[in-house]
Amino acid sequence: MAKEVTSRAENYSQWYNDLALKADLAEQSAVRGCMVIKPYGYAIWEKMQSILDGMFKKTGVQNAYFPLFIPKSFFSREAEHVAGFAKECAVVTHHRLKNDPDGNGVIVDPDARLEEELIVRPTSETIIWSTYKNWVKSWRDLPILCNQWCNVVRWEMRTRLFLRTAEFLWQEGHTAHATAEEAEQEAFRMVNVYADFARNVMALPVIIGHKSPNERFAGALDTLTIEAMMQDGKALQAGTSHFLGQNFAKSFDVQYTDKEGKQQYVWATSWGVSTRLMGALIMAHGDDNGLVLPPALAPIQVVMVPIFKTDEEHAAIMEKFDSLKSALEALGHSVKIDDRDTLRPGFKFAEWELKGVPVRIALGARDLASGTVEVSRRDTLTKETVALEGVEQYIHTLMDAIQKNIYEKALAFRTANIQKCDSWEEFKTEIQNGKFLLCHWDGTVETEQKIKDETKATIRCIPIDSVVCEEEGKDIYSGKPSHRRVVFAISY
RNA sequence: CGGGGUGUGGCGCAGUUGGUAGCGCAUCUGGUUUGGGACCAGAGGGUCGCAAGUUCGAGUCUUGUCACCCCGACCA
Repeated sequence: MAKEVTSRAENYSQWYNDLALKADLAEQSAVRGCMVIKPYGYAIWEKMQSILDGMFKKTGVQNAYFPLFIPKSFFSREAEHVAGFAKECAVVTHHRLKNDPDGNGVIVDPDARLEEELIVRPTSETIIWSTYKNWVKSWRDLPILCNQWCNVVRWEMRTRLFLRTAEFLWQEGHTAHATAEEAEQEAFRMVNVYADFARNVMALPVIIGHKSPNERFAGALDTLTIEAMMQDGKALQAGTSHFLGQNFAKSFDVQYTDKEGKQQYVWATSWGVSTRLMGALIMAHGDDNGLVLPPALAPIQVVMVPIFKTDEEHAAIMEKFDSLKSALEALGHSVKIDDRDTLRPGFKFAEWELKGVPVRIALGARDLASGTVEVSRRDTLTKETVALEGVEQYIHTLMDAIQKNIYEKALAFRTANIQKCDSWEEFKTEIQNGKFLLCHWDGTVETEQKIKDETKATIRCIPIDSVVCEEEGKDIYSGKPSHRRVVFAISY
């Protein structure tokens, strides 16, 4: 069992990796670039899923499922889209194995070559739009609002646990609308759902904005994003929502008959968040003692640790714990009693801290005598001795305070590391210090590219929320006129 | 795909001028412990990434090869 997490200051990347592994969220799999999500990590992902799913359904979205395999020919339909993904696709060429005639295990049966290769989906736009063609005939069939929870594969050169794995879990929503306005509204609506989820469930402050043309999704007319700041000052794109215009409708010939009897191409959006959110959770809130989970996502919100010497003490403590557990569960909290008798209390404290459990309750002989419990907060690492009588209400209130505090702490960190910048010299040093810089930009791809080449910084977004940016000025690099500031940062 | 690094019990590592493999953690057994990651005693576990070569002898030297990690380019 791990004893400590490497300090963040030394090597953030190493710190992050250690934490993800030691908190028991995931491990490297035997397959290059792929990970095993362990039960504790998956429990957090499941909570994310169920909360997001509920939010989607409130807006009329329905879940569906489309195939993992996409015929290669589908990819030739949308030129820009395919260019964006071509370099990272896994391809299925055969459908059968056979025993090696030379006795070396099994080989791919050369006779089982597929007539048309199948691509393992890197995203499902193509297969879904080829299906939507059959679903859309009339204006009465619109809008189509579908989401699927699935895995996708992108054969990345370099991988990082949760942040960039060859296979990852996500949800992808794909909608079809009669008008451009409606589709654009949908894209905005979803990015706001994501921001709501990030802020209120993940306790993660995010900036909503447009991607610059350079950073847009392959095939999109507009990409909306939520950008979060990690504790090393780098930006993480936490979710995206795309207005796809009629590109996919035209490529896959999805037309409907409007009220005047005319054929019209539909307008599309797509939007998604992935297990990268797990990485965001780790990097935004974790500390040197381990994970810090916001109560809204913690699979275990309260852990109870008994401290005893004799069987009599143990029995008395368990009685208190059992009734407190019921009381807390009645208030909607998930509770675990850590009754393992092979481990000492100190070990358990450290272990549950590593796993980020928001509240810990310890009860020993001293407390039995005085009718109290010791309540510890994971977010502040503080302890208080509280009367056992009615402690469930205290904890119920505390849980909201913890959720709020984790958000406030992350927001304070971001506020301290985001600043306006109008000098190119200052830009070059501050961007390396892990700052988000609000700068004027002339709106050209050339300038953005030059800044990226010189500093590795990219435009994370053109904000439409969280930070005020509408003002006249001059481009930080080219000096040309600009009407608003954009967010520059180095990103994951 | 370019640059750098590492491969030795489950994990983390040591191994000198070549001499037949060791430490910490973990595991198992017994006992004492239990309010912040316990201690003592004992035990099990490795053809040193793989393949050739040099040598009486290779974890160590040579060549080849494979895998993984880090930094770039690419991305949710």
